[in-house]
Amino acid sequence: MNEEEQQLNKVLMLFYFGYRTFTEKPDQMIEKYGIQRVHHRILFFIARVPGITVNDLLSILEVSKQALNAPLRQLYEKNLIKMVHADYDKRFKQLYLTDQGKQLESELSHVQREQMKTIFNSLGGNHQEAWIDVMNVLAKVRPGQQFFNEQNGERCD
Amino acid sequence: MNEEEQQLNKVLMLFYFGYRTFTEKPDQMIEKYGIQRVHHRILFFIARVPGITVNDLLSILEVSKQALNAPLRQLYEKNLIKMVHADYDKRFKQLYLTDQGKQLESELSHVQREQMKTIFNSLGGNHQEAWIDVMNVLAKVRPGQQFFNEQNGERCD
DNA sequence: ACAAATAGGTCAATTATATTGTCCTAATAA
DNA sequence: TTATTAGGACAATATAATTGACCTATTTGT
Repeated sequence: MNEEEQQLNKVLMLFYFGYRTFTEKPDQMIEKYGIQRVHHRILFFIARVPGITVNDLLSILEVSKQALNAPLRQLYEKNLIKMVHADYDKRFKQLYLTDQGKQLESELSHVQREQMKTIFNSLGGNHQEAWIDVMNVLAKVRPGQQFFNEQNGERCD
Repeated sequence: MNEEEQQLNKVLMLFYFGYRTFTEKPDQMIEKYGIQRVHHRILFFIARVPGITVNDLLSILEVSKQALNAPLRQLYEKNLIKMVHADYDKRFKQLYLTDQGKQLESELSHVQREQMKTIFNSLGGNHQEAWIDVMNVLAKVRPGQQFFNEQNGERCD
C-alpha cells in the first residue's frame, strides 16, 4: 500500500463524505414541505431548463418514467410546478416552476450555492476552476449533460 | 441572474452528475455478488479501519443500527467480513475483511481510484490537491471524519 | 454482590425510492 | 388508417432507510 494509493483512498472517502454534506441542508429544509430529495432534484432541473419535457427530464435524472411520475404529480398538487401542452406538439408536456416553486427552488439552491461559494472563496486561487474541471470530466458522460453543453436553454428544432 | 450565480448553479449540477458517475461502475460490479452500494460502503470503511467496532462504523455511515445490521449479516454470510469479540471488552465486536472481502473491496476501490487518478493526471497541475482541499472542507463536518484525521488506524485507549 | 449502563441483535411497522411489466389515452406521422 | 410516440396509471417487487420496543451479554460503579 503506497502513499499514492492511500491518497486516492482518501479521495474516495472525501467523495462520500463531501456529497453527504452537500445534500444535508436542502434535505432538512424540504422536510417541512412534505417533499424529499427527488423532488428537489426535479425542481432544480426544471429551474435550469424551463419548458423541459417529461421525457427529457427523465433522461437527465436517469430514472424510469414510473419513478418520475409520482413526485411530479405531488409537486403539481403542491402548486410548485406547472404543466403546459406544447404548441409544436400537444403530446409533449412542458414543465415550468410556479412562482411558489421558483421561490422554493431558489431558497434550496441558494443554500448550496452559498456553501460552495464560501469554500471556493476561502480557499482562493484556482480552487473553483480546478474543482469544476475534475467534476466536468465525470459529469460529461451523463446523458443529461447534453442539455447544458451549449446555449440551448429552451429547445432547438 | 448574474454570471457567478450561473457558474455556481453549474457547480450544483456537476456535483449531482459527478457523484453519479463516481458510483456507477462499482454499482454494476457488485450486482453479480448479490450485494448493493451499502455493502460496498461497509466493505470500504472496514478496509480503511480494520478492527472497527459496529458502533464506530455506525457513526461513520450515519445510519441506524437497524439499517446496518442486515447488510452486515449478509456480508458475514457471504464470507466477506469477520467479526471478532474484542480482547479489551467482549461486548465489542471488531470487524475485519476476510481474504475474499479484501479481494472484492480492492477490486471495487481500484476501479474508483483509477477513475479519479486518470482524471487528476490528465488535468495535471494542482487539480488533485485543489479538489481534495474543497472536498475536505465539506467532509470535515462529518462525525465519522474523526477516524481519519490522524494516525489512529486501530484504536487508542 | 447487584444495579445500571453499554454494545449489539432482532422483530415489527412504516416510509421513500426505485425497478419491470402491462395497459391505457391522446396526438402525430407514415 | 395504421403505427408510433408522449405521457399517465396500476400492480408487484426490491432496496434502503427510519422509529420503537425488547432481548442478551458484558462491564462498570456503588
